[in-house]
Amino acid sequence: MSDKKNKILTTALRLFANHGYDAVSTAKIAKRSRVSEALIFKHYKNKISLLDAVVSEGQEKFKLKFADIILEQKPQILVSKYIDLAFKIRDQELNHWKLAYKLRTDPIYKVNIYNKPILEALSKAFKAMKIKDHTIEAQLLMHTIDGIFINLISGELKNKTKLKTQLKKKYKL
Amino acid sequence: MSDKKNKILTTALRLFANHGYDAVSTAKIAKRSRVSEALIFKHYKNKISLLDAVVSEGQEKFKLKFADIILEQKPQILVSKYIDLAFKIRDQELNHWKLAYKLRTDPIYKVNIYNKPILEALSKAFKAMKIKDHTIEAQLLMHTIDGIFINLISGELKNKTKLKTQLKKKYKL
Amino acid sequence: MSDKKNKILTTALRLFANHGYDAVSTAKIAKRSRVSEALIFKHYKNKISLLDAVVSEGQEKFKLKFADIILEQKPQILVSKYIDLAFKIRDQELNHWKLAYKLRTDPIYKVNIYNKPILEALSKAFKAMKIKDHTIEAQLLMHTIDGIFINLISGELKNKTKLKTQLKKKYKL
Amino acid sequence: MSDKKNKILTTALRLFANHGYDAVSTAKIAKRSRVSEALIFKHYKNKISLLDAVVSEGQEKFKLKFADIILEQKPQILVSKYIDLAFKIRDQELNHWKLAYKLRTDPIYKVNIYNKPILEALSKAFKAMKIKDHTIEAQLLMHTIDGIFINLISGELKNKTKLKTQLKKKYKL
DNA sequence: TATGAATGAGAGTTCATTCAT
DNA sequence: CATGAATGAACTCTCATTCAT
Repeated sequence: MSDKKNKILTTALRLFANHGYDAVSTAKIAKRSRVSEALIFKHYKNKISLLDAVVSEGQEKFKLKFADIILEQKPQILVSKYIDLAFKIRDQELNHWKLAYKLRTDPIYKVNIYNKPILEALSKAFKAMKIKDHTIEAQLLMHTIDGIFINLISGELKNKTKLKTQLKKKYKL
Repeated sequence: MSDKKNKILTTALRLFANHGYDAVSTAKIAKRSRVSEALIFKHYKNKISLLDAVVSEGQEKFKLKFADIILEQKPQILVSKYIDLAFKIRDQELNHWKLAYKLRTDPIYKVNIYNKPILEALSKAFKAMKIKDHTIEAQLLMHTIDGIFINLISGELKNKTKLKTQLKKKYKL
Repeated sequence: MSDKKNKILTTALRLFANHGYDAVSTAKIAKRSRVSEALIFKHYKNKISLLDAVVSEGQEKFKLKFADIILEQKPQILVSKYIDLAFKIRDQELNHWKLAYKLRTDPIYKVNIYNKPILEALSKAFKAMKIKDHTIEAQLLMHTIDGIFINLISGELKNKTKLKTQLKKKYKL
Repeated sequence: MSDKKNKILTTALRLFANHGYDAVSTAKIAKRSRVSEALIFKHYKNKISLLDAVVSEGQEKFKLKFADIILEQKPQILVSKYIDLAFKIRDQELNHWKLAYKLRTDPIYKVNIYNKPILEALSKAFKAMKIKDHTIEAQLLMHTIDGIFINLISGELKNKTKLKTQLKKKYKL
C-alpha cells in the first residue's frame, strides 16, 4: 500500500475511533493526512468504503488475537489469554477497539463476529476446569471483559493491575 | 410541556439513541415528529441543546433509580437491586440507556456521573457482607453490569434469567 | 407558485434550453435567479427534478397547442394550424421547444409523446382532402416541420414567410 | 494513428454522440477505451480538443459525401443522391450524424458548414428541372431531410422505404 | 507510448439555523 | 404556538488536468 494511502487509512481510523464516523468529514481526514480530499476518493470509492477498509484492517488484527486464544489447548492458559486481552492494548490497536465498540450498537456493522467462537472456547475451557455452569460462566466473563473494554476505551478504567489479578484469582489462574 | 415539544423530545431520543447525534439531522427529527423544523429551534436554542434536554431527561430518570440503590440500607438488597437494574429495562428507558452508552465513548459528554457514588455504595455493601477485596469486587461487578448493558443495548443479550441468577448466586443473594 | 420558485423555473428553462442540462450547474441557476443554491433544493428534490418540472411545464403548454390542432374539425384548417405551429413562436415558448429538441435524442426523456396523435390527425385530414398516400404524406409533413423547427431553434431559419406560403400552397390551403 | 489513440477517438465519438459532450467525463472515455486517463491528454491537449478531433473526423467523412452531391452534373441525379443521403447511414457514421445534430443546437459549434453549398446546388438543380420557386423548394427539401435525420437519429423513423419513394416521386425522380 | 498518483476547482446536495408571518 | 421561505457553510464526491516514471 502506497504511503499516502496508508496515511489516509490510519488518520481515518484515529478520527473515526475518537469522534465517530458521522462526526468526521472527508475534508478533515484529508487535511490531517496532508493529502487532497480527491485522493481519498481515488483510493476509496466513497466515505463508507474507507470505513470498511479501516474496519477490515481491524478485523484482520483481531482475527489473529482471537485465533491464538481459541486454538490454545490448555484451558487455564486459554482463559488467561482471554483475560489478558483487555489489559495489554495500546495506540493504533486501541483505536481499532474504540471503533469496534462504536460500531457495535450500529445494527449494520457486525463487528463482534468472534463472539460465538470465543464463547464456545471459553465454555469448553471452563468445563475442562470443572467449573460449574461453565456456559453461563463463560458468558459472564465475556460480559465482564466487555465492561472493562468500554471503560478502557473511554479512558476511565482504574486499577488495571488489581482488576486483572482479581479476575484471574476467581478462576485460580 | 406542550404536546409537540414532547413529541420532538421523544423522537430526538429515539433517533439519537439508535443512530447517534451526528447521524441525525434536525430535518429528520422534524419530519418524524411531524413538526416544522423551525419549531425545534423555537423550543431548543440549537441542536446541541436538544441533545442536552434529551440527556437531562434521562439523567432525571436514572437519578431515581440510582438513589434508590444508593440509599438502600441492607447491603444484600442494595447489591441485588443493582444487579436487577440491567435486567428490567424496556422501550423508552432502553433508548435512554442506548444514548448514554453512545455518549459514553464521546469524550465531551460526561454521562456516567453516577459511577462514583454507585461504586462507593457497592464497595460499602460488599464490605458489610464480608467480601474480600470489596472495592475491586465492586468495580468488577460494575464492569460486568456494563458489559451486560452493552449487549442488552445491541439486542444480543442471551440467557437473561440464567445470567441474573448466576450473578446473584456469586454473592449469595 | 411563489415568486422565487418561479424565477428558478424560468431561469432553469432558459439555461437548460440554450446550453443543455449537463452544461448548466445548479450554482449558475441560483446565481442567475438571484437566489441561494440551497433554495433550489428546497423547491426541487434534486437537479433532475428541476428539469422534470421545466419539461412538465412545457408539456402542459404543448398539450394545449396540440389539442387545438387535433380537435379541429375542418381538415384544411387542421393542416394549416399545424403548419402555423412552427412559424409563430417566441421567447419563453421558444425555449421550451429548444429544450424539447435537445432532450429528444436522449432516450430517457420521451418528449415527443404527441407525435402519434398528430400523425393520425394529419393523416385523417389528408384523407378527407383526397390527398393520395395520406399517411406517408402526413409523415413527410411532420418531418418537414421537424426540420424547420431545428433550424428555427438554432437561429438559422431563413425565409420564414416564403417557406410557410410555399408549404401551404402544396396543400392548397 | 496508433491503436489506442484510435480507440479513444471512436469511444469518444460514441459517447459524445449518445450522451452529449458535457455528460461524458474523460474518466469514462478512458475506462471504456481501456486506456489510462492520462493517455487521453497525451494525445489531445484537453477535452475540447478531443471533441474537435472527433468532429473533424466527421467533417472529413461528410465532405466526400457532399462533394459527390454538389459536383453531380445531372440535376435529377443530384437531387436523388441528396435524398438518398438520409436513407443509407449506419453505425459509426450514424454516430457522426448524431453528434453533428447534438452540436447543431449549440451556438458555439458550427457543424453545418455544408448547408450553403448544398442549398445552392439543390436550388440550381431544381431550376434546371423547371421546378417553380426553386430556391424555396430547395430549402424545403433540406428541412425535410433534416427532419428525417433527427427522427432517424433518435431511432424513431418509420416507413423508410415508402418515405424515400414518396419523396422522390414528388420530384419525378 | 503509457500509466498511477495526485490535485484544485467545482459539482450536486444537506446542514443547522434565522426570520417574517 | 407554529410554519414556510430562505440561506451560508459545509458535506460527499467528480471534474479535467498535471507530473514523475
